[in-house]
Amino acid sequence: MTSDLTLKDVALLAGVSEMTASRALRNANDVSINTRKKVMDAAASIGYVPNRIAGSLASKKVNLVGVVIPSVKSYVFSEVLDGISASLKPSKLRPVFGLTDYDLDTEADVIREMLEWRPSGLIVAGLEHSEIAKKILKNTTTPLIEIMDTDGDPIDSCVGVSHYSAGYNMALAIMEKGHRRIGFLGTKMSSDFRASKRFNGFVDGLQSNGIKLIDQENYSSGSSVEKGKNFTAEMLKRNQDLDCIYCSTDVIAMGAVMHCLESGISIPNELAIAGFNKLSMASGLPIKLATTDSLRFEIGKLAANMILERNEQNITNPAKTIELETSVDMGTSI
Amino acid sequence: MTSDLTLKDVALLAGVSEMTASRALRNANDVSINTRKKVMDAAASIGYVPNRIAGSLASKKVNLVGVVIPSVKSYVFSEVLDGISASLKPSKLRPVFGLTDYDLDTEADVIREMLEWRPSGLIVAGLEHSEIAKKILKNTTTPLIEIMDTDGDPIDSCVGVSHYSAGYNMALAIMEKGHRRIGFLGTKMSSDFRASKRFNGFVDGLQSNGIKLIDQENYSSGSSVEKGKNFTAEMLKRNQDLDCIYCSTDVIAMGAVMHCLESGISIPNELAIAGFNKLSMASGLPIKLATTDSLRFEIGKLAANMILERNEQNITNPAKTIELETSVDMGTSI
DNA sequence: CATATTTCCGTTAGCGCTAACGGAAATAGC
DNA sequence: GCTATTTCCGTTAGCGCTAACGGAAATATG
Repeated sequence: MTSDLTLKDVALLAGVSEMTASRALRNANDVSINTRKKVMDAAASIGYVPNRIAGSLASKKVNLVGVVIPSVKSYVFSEVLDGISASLKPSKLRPVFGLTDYDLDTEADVIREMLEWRPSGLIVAGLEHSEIAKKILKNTTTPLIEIMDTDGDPIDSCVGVSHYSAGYNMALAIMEKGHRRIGFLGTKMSSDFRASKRFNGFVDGLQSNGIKLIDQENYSSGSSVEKGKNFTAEMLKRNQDLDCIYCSTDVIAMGAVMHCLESGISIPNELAIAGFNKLSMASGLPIKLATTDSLRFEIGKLAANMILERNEQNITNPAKTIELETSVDMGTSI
Repeated sequence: MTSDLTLKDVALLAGVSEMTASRALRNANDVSINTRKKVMDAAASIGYVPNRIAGSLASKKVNLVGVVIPSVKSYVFSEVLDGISASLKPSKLRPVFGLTDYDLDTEADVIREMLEWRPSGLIVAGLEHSEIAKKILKNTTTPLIEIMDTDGDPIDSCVGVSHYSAGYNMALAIMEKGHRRIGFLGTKMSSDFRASKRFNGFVDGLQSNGIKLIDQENYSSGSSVEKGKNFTAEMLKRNQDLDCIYCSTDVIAMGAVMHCLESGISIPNELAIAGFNKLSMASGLPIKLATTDSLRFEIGKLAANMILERNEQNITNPAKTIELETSVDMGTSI
């Protein structure tokens, strides 16, 4: 433990009871100004650090909000965290992050561990969970917000966008620009449910105009600019007449753009490129990348606000789903 | 609270004492196989979730490691987190992240809040802290690891690289390649101590050859590719004979590269560019960026391991500083 | 067989804090 | 003046769990 000092030490030094010391330190009522100052000074003089474990147990209040996400390395989730962090900052609640590494079993473990701390709320990325995780989540009375995605059945509340629609609408936008020979480039989608939904929406969108994908590449492991570059080169080699590639993320799309820059392929005349997420990183590119803003910061903010609302109100408010509207940002790359 | 179920409920259902139930659930000794199974089944059947708040208070053990970093949006810290996460995964310890937004007062608050939870260890980015934070940190018996930077006086243990040396060595590398008219581009360094140290090292490195910076731009707020691009353009306009720009991060350097690509400036013949961090993102560029690997993942891993060591051993091991060696990655951009 | 040892489980006593109540002193009300 | 109210502080009793000890039953030892 950090320090052997307890409330008792502070109380003794200040010449008051533990209860009065506790009240003074928490800025609670029923303490005179003089007494409060005495206690504060005593605490400061010995460097007392309150023990929140004990405090939380006694008060049955834990000022933590669990946030369960696949990874922090992805530029996507870090902005969600930022939104959550921004919303919670003025409140007493603090976010605690847990990483699943895109693995549903790990996710179930992380969720269970989080709930063992009896947090004031839980924010979990995605709507897909293991059976065990679902059971735990259904069983808990902790306010739960599933985020990022609205294509599915939320257990409790939900804030996100429809990835299916995002894919569908991008297909429409691409076809409107006259592209017909279209390929798809992304990661293996078994573990990335949202990418998979975008893909399905995209295929259905093309289908609505009677168009089929010419080629498709789903490589394993994480996205990177370099992989996007290399796989674009390969796909173009396979299909010399391809006129558009839809990438499952902007990171990959940036790689596609890089390939074109290197190979002197003109965008979008010779090849159109579209991505997803609207990463700020892509804004430095020579062309403006066509993409869909995934509203990550906004989603984080809203989710955290829902937790705050639930904690302020004593009435148990009903589950609520917020589906944010996305729109295609045309850019200059399609 | 998540659930009203307590150990008592499990114990009653299993027909044993609370203590036996507690032991069974924790896989502790002194429980027969049959009894353990009875307890496990009872717990599972009612969906019991242990209360770690109570457990930690009673056992005086908290399996959390506090990690205090400026931001998760920066590609830098997310990889540190990843390293920490990877090291802790096989252990019982779990990381808890706190964000300071590059503000020392916020940092002090976050550190205090973390210590209130009596974590098994604390990892803090950087060696610069407010007086209040320093006092708190000196006072605590929690194992403390300051990370990223070794140019300064650690309070306890420390893992990082010398940013001064990194800057110094990059200056030498650049000069060796024959560049003489050199500019520096980075963020305002009042809040980014490590960038500031790199800058000082760089200037001193140049000085060792009698060379002075031609130009310097320190813009406010965060780094972005776009800003790197724009400020590079401006700097080149001001100094037509500039032959090299050292950027305080790869993100900015990528922007500089983008400007050259757009404007047809040949790298490194007309303009040499160097960055810092060795971000994987930059690996997709048409040229290989000269940079210094900041060993972020490694630092995270080592710091977490130091916490683990301290928790395993009963002997209080002494403070230890690990300075990792960096080397200039020449790439093809200088 | 008696005794030493091991295995297993329960009882007691907190961990450090706060909710809830109660009561004394100070102030207000008329 | 006395009562009603407010202000302030202390006492009691936990929160839900586990460390530590002790003791009965089962097993080993010779």
